[in-house]
Amino acid sequence: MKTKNRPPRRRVPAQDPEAAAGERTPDGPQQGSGLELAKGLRSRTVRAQGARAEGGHRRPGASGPGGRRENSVQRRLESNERERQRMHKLNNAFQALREVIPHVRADKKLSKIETLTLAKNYIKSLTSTILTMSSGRLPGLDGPGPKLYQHYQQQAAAGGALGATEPQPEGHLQRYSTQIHSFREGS
DNA sequence: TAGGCCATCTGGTCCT
DNA sequence: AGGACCAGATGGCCTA
Repeated sequence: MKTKNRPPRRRVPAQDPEAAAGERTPDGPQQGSGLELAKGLRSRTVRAQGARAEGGHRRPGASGPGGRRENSVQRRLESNERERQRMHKLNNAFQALREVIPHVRADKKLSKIETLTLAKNYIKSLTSTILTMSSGRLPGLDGPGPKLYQHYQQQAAAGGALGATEPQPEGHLQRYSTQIHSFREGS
């Protein structure tokens, strides 16, 4: 995996949505390309693209009275800003997650996919640790052990987070440990 | 230079 | 109706 330790980039937001859209193909993004089929698009995406194709090339506000056009441009700019804010919040959440996941070589920033994958396996390893520690309790005594174990069994039976096809609990810690090294040491 | 990662724009859909 | 959510497209930056 490549290293990523660059400062956050800030792209200049397009001032004119019309101009920004002008570089795109008039019919919208990659209609019916093989790439889309290969990716297995959701029905929602297929509907969206169909609508774009049927609707022709005109985008809302592209014609008509100037006031309406300006309105639509203004709404687009506001929408863009909201989307930016939403993505910033999402990135903040990613950063918060990075900060609570132990990983080697902390000078390198984890990518989003690395963060999610490590987080998933970290949770699994913690779960297995808790289960291991609680399994020493005598059955029938009060405490988290039996309930935790029952919960684990239910999850496994339902094919949940710790599904039946997953390794045994003690395997999660080993896998997590292996993974944090493989992520950071050149795989 | 290719490939990975990312930010941003965009328009359709969902939700309140 | 308006905002949130989502995913495709695009282009920039960086590293190997």
